[in-house]
Amino acid sequence: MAEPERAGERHGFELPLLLFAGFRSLIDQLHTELAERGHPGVRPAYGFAMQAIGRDGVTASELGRRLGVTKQAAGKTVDRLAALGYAERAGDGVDARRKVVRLTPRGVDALAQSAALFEDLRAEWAATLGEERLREVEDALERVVPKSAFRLDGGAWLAG
Amino acid sequence: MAEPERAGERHGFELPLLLFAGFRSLIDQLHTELAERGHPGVRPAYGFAMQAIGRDGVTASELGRRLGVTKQAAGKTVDRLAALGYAERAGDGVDARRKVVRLTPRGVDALAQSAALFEDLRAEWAATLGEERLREVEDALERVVPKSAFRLDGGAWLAG
DNA sequence: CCTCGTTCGACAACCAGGTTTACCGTTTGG
DNA sequence: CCAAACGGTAAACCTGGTTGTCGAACGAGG
Repeated sequence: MAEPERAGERHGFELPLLLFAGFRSLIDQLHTELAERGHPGVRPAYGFAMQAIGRDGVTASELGRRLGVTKQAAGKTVDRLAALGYAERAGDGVDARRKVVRLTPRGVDALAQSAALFEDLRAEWAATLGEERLREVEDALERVVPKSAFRLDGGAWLAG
Repeated sequence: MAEPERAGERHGFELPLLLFAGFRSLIDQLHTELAERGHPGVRPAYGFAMQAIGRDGVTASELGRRLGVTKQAAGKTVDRLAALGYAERAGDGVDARRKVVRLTPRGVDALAQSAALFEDLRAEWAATLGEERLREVEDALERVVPKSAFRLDGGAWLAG
C-alpha cells in the first residue's frame, strides 16, 4: 500500500502472461499483415513448418525430426501445406522411397514476407522502447532461457 | 562487422522465438514441478481453465466467455477436468437450467501450488538477472503489449 | 546374389481441443 | 401467457497430434 504509483509488486504469474502476450501479439500482427499481402491462409503452425522445410526441401521424415513430431504428423502438415499451394512433393530420382517436399514460389514468398515483417515489428517495439532497452530485453531473455527450449517445435508443444 | 563481440545484429525473427521460449520454459518447469507434487495430469490448457473457474465456480457458458471459446468447448474441458478430479458440476437450486462448475479441493490445491511455483520461478529469473533487470523486462513488455492480447484465452489461441 | 534389418511413405484408429448446427428445457419479459 | 432468450447437451466435422501396422526400397553381410 506504500506506493500505489508505478505498478507495485510484480507477481510471479504475470511473467508468463506477459511473455505469452508479447509472443501472441507479434504473431497476430504478422498474420494480419500477411493476410493483407496475399497470404490469408497461413497459420502459425505453417510458419514453423515452412521454416523447417527451408529453401532446399526435406523429406517428411526429416521434417518430422526437425519439428519434433512423428513423420506421420509431418506428412499431414505437408498435405495441408500442399493443399494451400505452399509446398509440393516430388519424387527423388536417387532413392525411390524418398519424396522430397519443396516450397513452391508462393511458399518462398510467404517466408520472405514473414522475415521482412518480423523486422518491421521489431522496429516498432524499438520505436516504443528504444533500441537500447529492447536489446536489454532480448539479452535478458537469452540469458535466462535454456537453449533446450530454443527449438523449432513450437507447433508440437502447443498441441501438447 | 565492426563488433563481433557482444552478439551482433538482432534479427526480427529472434524476438518472438525468445518470448515463446521464455514462456515455454516457465510453463514446462511449472508442470514438471507440479507433477512431482501430486498433480501429474495437469496440462497447460487446464491451468487456464482452472484459473478461469476460480474459487467461486462458474457455469459452462460463462467459462466459455472467459476463455474465449464456445460453451460446448468449455463443457468438454470441464468433462476432462472432472474426469481428473479437478472440478465437479453441481445443480443450481435457483435456476434449474444452470449447472455450476466448481473446483474440487484437489483443483484448489493445484491452483495454489501453481501460484507458489510461479513465484519461485520468477525468483530464479531474478537471481540470474537481478530484480532490477527483470523488472525492466516486465515493464518493457507491459508497455509494448496491447492489453487486448492480455487475456485468459490462451488455450483457444494456441489451438487456432 | 540373396537375405536381413532399417528406412521411407502411407493408412487406420484414436485422442485432445475447437467449431457449427440443432434440439430440449427453463426462465423471463412484453 | 406465450415467445424469445438462455443454459446444457449432442452429433458431425476440422486441425494437429499420437500408436501401430504395412509394403516397398535401400544397403550391408554372408
